[in-house]
Amino acid sequence: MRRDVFQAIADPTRRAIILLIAFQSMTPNAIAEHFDTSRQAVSKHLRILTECNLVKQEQSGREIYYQLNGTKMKEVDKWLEQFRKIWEGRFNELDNILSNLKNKKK
Amino acid sequence: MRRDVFQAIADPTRRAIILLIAFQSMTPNAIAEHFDTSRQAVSKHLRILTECNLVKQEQSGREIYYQLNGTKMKEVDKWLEQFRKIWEGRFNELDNILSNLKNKKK
DNA sequence: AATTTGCGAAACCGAATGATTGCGCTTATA
DNA sequence: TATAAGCGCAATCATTCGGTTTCGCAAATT
Repeated sequence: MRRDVFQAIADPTRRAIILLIAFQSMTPNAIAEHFDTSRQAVSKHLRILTECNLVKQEQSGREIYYQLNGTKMKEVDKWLEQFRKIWEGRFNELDNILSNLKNKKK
Repeated sequence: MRRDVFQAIADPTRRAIILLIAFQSMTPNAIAEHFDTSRQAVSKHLRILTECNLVKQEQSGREIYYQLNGTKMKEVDKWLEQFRKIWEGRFNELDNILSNLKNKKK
C-alpha cells in the first residue's frame, strides 16, 4: 500500500477535506456534511491522510478533531521547487535569446 | 476518465518522467531506458501526461520528442499557495503564544 | 524492395481505489 | 440504566490503474 503525499492529494474529495480543515479542525461528521458521501467514506479519506502525516487528530470525549499538518504539505512544494525556474520564464527568456541569435545569423 | 494534474503526478514513475524531460525533451524509447518497464508502459504514462497538458510533443520523422509544459505545473503551485501561510510558521507561532498564555495561567 | 526501427492502440490481467453496508465499541444523554 | 450519538473497522463491490503482450503503421535503413 503506497502512502505518500502525492497519492493522498490525487483525490479531489481529499483535497477538499484538506482545504476544509486547513484553518479549523473538524470532526468526521462535520466534514461529511460538506459532501454527499457517508461519514465512513470520509473516515477512510482521513485514515489515508493520517497515514501519510498530512493530518493530525485530537480526541475530545467521543469526538475526534482532525487538523491539517501544514508542514507535511511542504514536501509537495519541495518537489515543485525543481521546476519553478522553468515556469518563471527564465528558460523562455533563454529560448528567446537563442532564437534571436539564430535570426541574426540568417 | 479523470485527467487532472494531481492525478498525473500521483504516480512515482510519472514524476520521474517529468523530472527527466524537464530540461531536455526525449523520445519514449530514451525515457524507457531509464526505467525497468517497457516502452509501451512509458507511452501510456506519456499519454496521461499529454491529456492533462503537462507534456507537449514534437514529431521529428518517426521519433516523437516529449517536452515538459512547465506552465501547467503552476496549477499545483497555485493550489499549494493556499496553505503556504500555514507551513511558513505563522500559525505555529500563534500556537506557541497560546501555549505560553496557558502556562502562565497555571 | 525487404527489413528494421520507433511509435501508438487495443486486449488483457492482477492489484489498488473509492464507496456502501453492517458491525461493535466508547461516550454522552434521556 | 436504557438509548442515542460519534467513531473506526471489516467485508463487499464496481471501477480504475499500471503493467505486459500483440498488433499495425509509418519512417528509416539495408
